[in-house]
Amino acid sequence: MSTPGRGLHGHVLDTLGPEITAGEYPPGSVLRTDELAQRFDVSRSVMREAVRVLESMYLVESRRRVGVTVRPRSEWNVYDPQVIRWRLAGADRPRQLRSLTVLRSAVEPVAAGLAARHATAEQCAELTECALGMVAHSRGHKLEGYLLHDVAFHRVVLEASGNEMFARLGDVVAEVLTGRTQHDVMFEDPDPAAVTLHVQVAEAVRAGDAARAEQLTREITVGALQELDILAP
Amino acid sequence: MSTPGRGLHGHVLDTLGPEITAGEYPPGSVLRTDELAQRFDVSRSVMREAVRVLESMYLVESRRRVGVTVRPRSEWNVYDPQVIRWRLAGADRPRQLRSLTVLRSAVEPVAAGLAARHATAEQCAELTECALGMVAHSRGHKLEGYLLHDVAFHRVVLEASGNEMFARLGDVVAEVLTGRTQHDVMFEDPDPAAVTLHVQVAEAVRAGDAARAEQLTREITVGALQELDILAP
DNA sequence: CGTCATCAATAAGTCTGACTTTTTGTCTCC
DNA sequence: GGAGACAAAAAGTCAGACTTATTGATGACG
Repeated sequence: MSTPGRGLHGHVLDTLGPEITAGEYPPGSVLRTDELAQRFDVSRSVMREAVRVLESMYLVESRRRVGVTVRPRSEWNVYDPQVIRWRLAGADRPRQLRSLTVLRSAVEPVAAGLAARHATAEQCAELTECALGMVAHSRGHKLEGYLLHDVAFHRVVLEASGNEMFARLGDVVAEVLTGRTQHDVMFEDPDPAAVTLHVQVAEAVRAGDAARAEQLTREITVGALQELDILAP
Repeated sequence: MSTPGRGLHGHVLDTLGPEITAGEYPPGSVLRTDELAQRFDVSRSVMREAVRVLESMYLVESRRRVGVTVRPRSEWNVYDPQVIRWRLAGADRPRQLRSLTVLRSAVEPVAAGLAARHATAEQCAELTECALGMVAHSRGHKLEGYLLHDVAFHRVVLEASGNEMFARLGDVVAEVLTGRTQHDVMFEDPDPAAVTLHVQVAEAVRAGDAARAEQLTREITVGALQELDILAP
């Protein structure tokens, strides 16, 4: 979606990254740069660059005389967009989708509350536009159009919160929403109640009602949790 | 704290990373690998590895015939532990501390609620132990001991939530708490009310009372926000 | 005078091969 | 059986030559 295999080392990462995150090499497995270089038919320099990137993601650890060892899952930098994409594309997909949805349920309500206090007039306009777009595509199997506005809606909320950490989760939420539409659930039209909630959130943000925006968004995320059978109290 | 300059490329990152995150090279600035290699007295291979790592953090972008350009702050991967550490150590410190505290206020209450449902007996024991340790060091300028137990407490909560994304924020919270003690506020003994809240959270988690654990933790994070003059509600 | 194609300069990208350094396993010797 | 010396192994580093893509300038043509 953003950085597809730029250069040879990128191509190596595109296949080695998914393999590691999918658990094909269990934690503790040892890889040797020379062998990897041969396998991908690249020079050692290129292979070393790829290993350095994997190392900065805490996926592997390179040590002299030993080789490149795969780290346990608990040490991976699970916030790296690339790692998230790899896991969403592989065997770890369900687990990744669940943990991301729980993260959403924590962050988005607070972000919506902040958005109600900090959103600019322009952002409020965008928000209502997105909500109306969702309404317009909520019936008649227009899932693509609906998804587009849904993603834009949540991205604007996170952006309008004024918090850089929240804003950077826009891509993650987009990935979750897209994945949900494409693979798992959502064969029919979206839940009308959810659509209404989005419209109401837009209204609350416009009105500067932080508590209401937070509460409404919490209801939205509860719905997302329920879709994945994650029982929140 | 975790990966100090391993190898030459690590040493380069240790000085170049902070410079970039501190804004010494404004967005759009162009660096050339050859010049950088000369400056740090390393070979181009090593310099290229360092650039690749910076690229995977979305701090810079390397393009042919142009050079290595610094990306705008809005594109940085602000969840990378290394980036967080660099920013906390430099001019961006106040901004970083604020956004992290807001993130805590969103995540920790939800994590505490989940911990009440999923914590093992062992984790409950650790939690009460930490809380008691905080009580024991809450008077008489024992800030170091207090901090130690405070950090451990929040780490256990995030771990016990059972969500990998939450668990990975343990280091971040540790960094925030440590920074708060060392630099900014907290010259005197900690607020007794906060200490009590921690004890009560440990009790609620042990009792499996998710709603109570969440609410109490929310009060703790509100206190953290107030310390930084971030007016929530 | 403006637009488009051509071309050369430039800086990153790649490869190769030799050498260094650290770590670890082993083998001896006490 | 333990301590120290030694050798092998793999990553780390460096230097130099070459390739490739991009861009900015130059010039031709409308």
